[in-house]
Amino acid sequence: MTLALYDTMTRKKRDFAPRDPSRVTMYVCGPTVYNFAHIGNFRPVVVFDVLFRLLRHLYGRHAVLYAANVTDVDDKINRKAAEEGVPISTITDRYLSAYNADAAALGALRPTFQPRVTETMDAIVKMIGDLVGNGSAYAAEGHVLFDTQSFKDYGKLSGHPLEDMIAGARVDVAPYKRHPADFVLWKPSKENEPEWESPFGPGRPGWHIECSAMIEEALGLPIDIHGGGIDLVFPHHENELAQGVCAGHATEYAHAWMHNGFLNMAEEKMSKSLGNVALAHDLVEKYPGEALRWALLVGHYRAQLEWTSELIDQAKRSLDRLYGALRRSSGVAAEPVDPPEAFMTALLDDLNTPAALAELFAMATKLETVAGGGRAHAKGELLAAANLLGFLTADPEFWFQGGADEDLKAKVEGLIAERLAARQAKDWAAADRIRDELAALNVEVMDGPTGATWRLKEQA
RNA sequence: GGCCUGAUGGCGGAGUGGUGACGCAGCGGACUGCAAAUCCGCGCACCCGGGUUCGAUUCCCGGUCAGGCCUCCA
Repeated sequence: MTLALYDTMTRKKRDFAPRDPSRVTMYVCGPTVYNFAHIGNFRPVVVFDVLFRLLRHLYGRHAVLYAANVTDVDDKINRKAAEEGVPISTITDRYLSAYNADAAALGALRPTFQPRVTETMDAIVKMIGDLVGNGSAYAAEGHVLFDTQSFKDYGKLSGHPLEDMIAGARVDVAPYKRHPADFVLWKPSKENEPEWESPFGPGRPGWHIECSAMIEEALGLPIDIHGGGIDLVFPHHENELAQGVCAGHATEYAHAWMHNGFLNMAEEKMSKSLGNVALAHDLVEKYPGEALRWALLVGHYRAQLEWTSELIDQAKRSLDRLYGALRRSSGVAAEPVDPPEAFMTALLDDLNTPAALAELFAMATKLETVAGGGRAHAKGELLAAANLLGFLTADPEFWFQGGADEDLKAKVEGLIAERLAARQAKDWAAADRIRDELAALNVEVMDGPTGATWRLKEQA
């Protein structure tokens, strides 16, 4: 079984073969930390976290190097810092820690590296210098611009040839550009904004050059996989690629380009007046992070995803089913086994998470129905597969009862004991009355052969 | 205007040139004091029009609709 990944550059699925299986490299464009990120920003985080986990499974835990950058130099950051009258680092530190906490709540592992622009400035300046030195970039009016005409393959990744660019140009072109598609590598900072020294004058880097420099510094060129949202294909990744190759440090930039589809805020559109912006930071307070993760993976990563509360509810019910199977087999010790082949086949086919998730249900049903010794194996398979995707990592009791505080738990246990006595006395009226009381507490009881279990019906 | 995706049952969502994944919801049955959970079973799809084919939801062409990118949003 080999991993096949869809490559944006060639527009087809290709078998994945890292240049060095003992050093597999992937880079994903991360956030600009000027505010809390909305849930759409976390789609690539979760999608590429699945890929990261899969690669670690295939090549070994320490063989995979995953870098996800942080853009901490940006106009929006500057504006926010000015509003609050604080240094930009106050803003960027605040939102970066929130971002990392939210990513963790969604079950994402920390990338191996999380480079920041402010910490990569030397490499950025050097790369720009190399581009100017070999004629791929030029200085004009305090700016340094990349000369897109110097790269013959410009436009190949996105399918936007340079000629079309001119016809389609709707934006006013800065007069100092040689070609409308030329983009900024370095520009002067505005009054009162942070600036860095460089041979081209004081200023700050353009957006695209940051990623190229961070990749080179964190991972080295070329890398095996470059990922990000599909909206970044043009111009961001096109420009990254052009710089990365023209800087002359490597002949190839990234071996495979992967892009996740857009997440659409369906409900927000319908009720914009409510001002509901689905910030991940708020969602993780309201829903289990695992349910949000499931919702993000329930569709294929390249497809668009309509984000609705119904989607989250369905995700939670799906996890209820799987955690239920685990709960009913709590006395069974899971055998240490590999995930089943059908599950791996789905995942290896360009991260077909919907099909992989479907396999999880087959494993759950097997766990529920198989007799005797087979249960340990079935449980092992379910856990191995689910854990590979970052699911079923919680204790089942916590999943069902985690939202209850100690007082409620004690109260519920008391009522259940009372109800057990009533049931043993065949006092069905009393038993049903107690069940109603529990229901009023948002608690659902389930009688089983060895006693009753309970769960919170809705997450608090 | 240019480029690019997609259109599957009540909902979400895979996949396939020929016996209709999977989950939720629904229906029937088992189990249960009754439920819930679980198990067994059932029903309900492949945007429209052409073409290729013995046969198309699946391939090709056209259309319609939806969405994305072309403006430093993942």
